[in-house]
Amino acid sequence: MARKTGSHSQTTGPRVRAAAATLFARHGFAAVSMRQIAAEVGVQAGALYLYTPDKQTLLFDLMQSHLEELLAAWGAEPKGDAPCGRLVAFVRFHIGFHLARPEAVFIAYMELRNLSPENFRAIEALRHRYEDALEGILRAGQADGSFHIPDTRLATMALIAMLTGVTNWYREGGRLARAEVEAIYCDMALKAVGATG
Amino acid sequence: MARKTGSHSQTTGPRVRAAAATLFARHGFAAVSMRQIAAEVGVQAGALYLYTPDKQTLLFDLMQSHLEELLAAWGAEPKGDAPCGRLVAFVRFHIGFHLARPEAVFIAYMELRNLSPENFRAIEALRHRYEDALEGILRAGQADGSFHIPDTRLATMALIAMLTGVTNWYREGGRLARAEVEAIYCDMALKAVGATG
DNA sequence: ACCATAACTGAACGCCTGTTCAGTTCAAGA
DNA sequence: TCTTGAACTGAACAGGCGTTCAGTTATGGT
Repeated sequence: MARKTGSHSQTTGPRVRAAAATLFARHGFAAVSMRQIAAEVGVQAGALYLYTPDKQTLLFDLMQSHLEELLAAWGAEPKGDAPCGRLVAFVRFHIGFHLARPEAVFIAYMELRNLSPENFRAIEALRHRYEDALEGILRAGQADGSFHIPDTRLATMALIAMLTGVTNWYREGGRLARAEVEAIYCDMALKAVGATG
Repeated sequence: MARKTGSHSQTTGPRVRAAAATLFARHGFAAVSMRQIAAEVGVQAGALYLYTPDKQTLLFDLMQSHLEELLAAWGAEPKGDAPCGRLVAFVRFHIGFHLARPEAVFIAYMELRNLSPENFRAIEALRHRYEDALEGILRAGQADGSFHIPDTRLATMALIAMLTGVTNWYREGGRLARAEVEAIYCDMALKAVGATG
């Protein structure tokens, strides 16, 4: 037997990525075998190699496309001029974007150590660009007096850690709706950077 | 051949745990083999089973003892009565304790999904007790008017995520000394909970 | 000096790993 | 209708996995 009826590269490729994302997020990259991914897709393990050169690249591609999507989405986000408004936009965007893709977020934060050195550098560079977006806002606010921050780099790291932490405990249908969470985190973020007004 | 000269259970046991901690933190639980741990200790793989019933328990014991140490250390920490002072004490304690044991922290936060269900519950319970310690401070401050927090549970999760994030970027001998980092985070934490004064 | 036993080895168990590849099947283009 | 090649199978590769255990050795107590 070979090739099932009605099969197409165009659907199998994405399904491989989706299955890998789900399994990597749930059990971790190292704990998931190519055969498990293949079974999830409904295919033999060998067929996966039509869609990825190897397991490592499969992981890298998931992380890279997640971070590129993140940067593109933030770039397309409408944001005002004033640092306060931009910070609020960032907080809402970050929480919304991350809560919408818990699997990708989990992988991007947990599987860094499973990347080869060169892949790691590429991912780190993308992540750094995102951090810089927030730091730019904080610096602008510091410069025009809207914020009062002892150290913009530390505040950047602190805020991102705080915001990303939401994905660790938020559950759809829980005590608070997403909009309430966003509002509360906006409040805390603004206070933390000593926003005036 | 068997039993090397000068070998003792009392030294080998801790060395197994130390080697496991280092390797788990660096490569992840699933990616580390018992043979690698044994090699690090300078022993054959079979000898590890004199010190742990299996690999899973080795992980669990590392996490459990880390969290119990954390709770005991916080219990022994001198802390004032006023919520502001207690929050400052918590921030300094948390950062100090975590920066002193980066491996254990990494494992405790990254390897939760590799625990068996019952082991997971036990670890979660310990972690919850620690979170409650912070939430108690925030609630006390909310009650006596020192803090202004929309939601104490969310603020708890936000602060812990923010503080623990330090371990992701802090490097000994970097731009800022540990005390400076602690001071800056105290400032941000107090602001974030709307501390008066 | 001797012995009991704690500490450890080395080989084996069955099973799983990522990856390759010759062979098979189906769908679409001519 | 025939042919071509994309899509996929199934078996194999060499090696690694966690764990067990009979056997060996050094040590502390007598």
